[in-house]
Amino acid sequence: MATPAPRRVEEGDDPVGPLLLKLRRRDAVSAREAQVLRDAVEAVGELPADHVMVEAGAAPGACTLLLEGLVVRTKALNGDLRQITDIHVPGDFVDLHGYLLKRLEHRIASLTPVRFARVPHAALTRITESEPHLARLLWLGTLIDAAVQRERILSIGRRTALARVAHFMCELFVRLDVVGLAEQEGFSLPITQIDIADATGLTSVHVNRMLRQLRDRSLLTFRGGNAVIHDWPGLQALADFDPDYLFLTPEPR
Amino acid sequence: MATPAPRRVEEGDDPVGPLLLKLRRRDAVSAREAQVLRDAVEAVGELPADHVMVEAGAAPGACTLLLEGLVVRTKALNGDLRQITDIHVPGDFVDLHGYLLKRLEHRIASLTPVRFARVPHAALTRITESEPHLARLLWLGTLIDAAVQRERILSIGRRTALARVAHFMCELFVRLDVVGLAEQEGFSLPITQIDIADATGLTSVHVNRMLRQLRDRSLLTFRGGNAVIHDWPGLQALADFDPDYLFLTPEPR
DNA sequence: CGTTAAATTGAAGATCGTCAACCAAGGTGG
DNA sequence: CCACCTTGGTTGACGATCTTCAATTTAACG
Repeated sequence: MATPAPRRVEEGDDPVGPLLLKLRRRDAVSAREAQVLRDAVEAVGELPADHVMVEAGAAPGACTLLLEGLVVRTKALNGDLRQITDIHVPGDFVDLHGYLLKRLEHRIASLTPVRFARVPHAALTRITESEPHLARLLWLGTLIDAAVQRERILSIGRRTALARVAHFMCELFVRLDVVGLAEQEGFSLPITQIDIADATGLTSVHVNRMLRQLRDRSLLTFRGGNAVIHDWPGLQALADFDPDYLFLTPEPR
Repeated sequence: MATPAPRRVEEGDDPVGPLLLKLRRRDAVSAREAQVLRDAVEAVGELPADHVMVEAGAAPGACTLLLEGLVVRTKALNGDLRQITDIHVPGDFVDLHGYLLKRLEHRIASLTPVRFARVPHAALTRITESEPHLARLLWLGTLIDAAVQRERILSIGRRTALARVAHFMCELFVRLDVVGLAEQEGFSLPITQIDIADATGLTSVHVNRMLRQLRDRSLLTFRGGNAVIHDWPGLQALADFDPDYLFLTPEPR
């Protein structure tokens, strides 16, 4: 299927809005720095769900800043076994790694319909050279990605299936909340149980049973792409969820 | 137990030797850059096996460059369940992440007796400001750490126990070989089966059985802290091991 | 409506964990 | 030098968790 041509960023919507929300939960970002980020965005594009955005092994010349929807990084075993290594929410740089790695060793794909911005590597180089504080903030983002990966390793390696699914939900709740995409009672999560299985290292059949247990225990209901949290402390306790590894400062400024 | 006082780096042994071996498998490093690295090293220390080097939550003021021995980063669940998220070989910066993250969300511990160098964060800042190419190489190292973590997520999430243990051995063989610590026939790996279990998300009992299978299949023998490779292509095939994710260029220069 | 992907449930089986016992090696103190 | 202790390795028996297979239901969509 053909990739829709990216269109110029139209006025009226700020492509770096979610990114700023996230960055400001880590450090102050000046108005000038925000403008530098805005200027770095070259084009905005859209893609339907389940589309490959960057193939494994490719060497893209620009980075992808996710604006709307969910994007995953995946690796495959043999061909049919898929593992989601990272899941990205709006405001995340999906492939900033690719800037220095040159070549990506994993696939990047849309999980839902997505809207995204392209930031050319040349623009990143300019930021590196003239905006050291901003550059550090962007790199910090990749280090936090790695911290999230470590928590995922712990989850898949040592948590029970039930706690694993619960932890997945806890993490997404907090991360979506940072960019204003969660309510007190829950959040929209338009993905399939197969996707959850690929992220947690389980089968979709078992994910289904674990979700039923979470529902039966009155902790969380996931249905029709919506997660409703019934008992947030209980869910956190079951999952052994501690948001420390997300490196969020208490309040925006 | 008291931590031995770090001693000044004595002449005659080059604390950045292994690091240079690794960096030069990724990009050229000039003699001047090598000297800048040497100058950044403040002190060399030693520690016995199974010692905590940086406690989770701590904010160290210097980074640790591993010179000899093996170091792990670990996270714990409840208290008794341990998961190794990363294993480091000589030449690795163990906690470069801590430079920007400020606080580490995981524990760093020695797996064997280790010798290491301390590089103060202030020295890293100087490198960032005056040696952009070298700085990029160091950051590239943290990005490759993340790539290794992703492969670990795939391993624990989707590989069978046997393939998982085999893959662990393949990775260490290649990584130790980069810094000259492997022979054609095998390598020294003075760790316990419990350690392997904590790295692969298994129990030590099951690791024992998987190691026996690898031996029975004439692929690899692990005994007394030594790994002997009997059939490298066969081991790679069983593990579905592809060293692409280590981002090594074919030959040093 | 008919078609397809996803969700759901049951039954059966495999993998891996738990429990328990025993062995081997190395260090310690008498 | 040798009992003793501790840690790790090894093996067997058993059981739990999770997967596989299969069938059915539900929902979305042209």
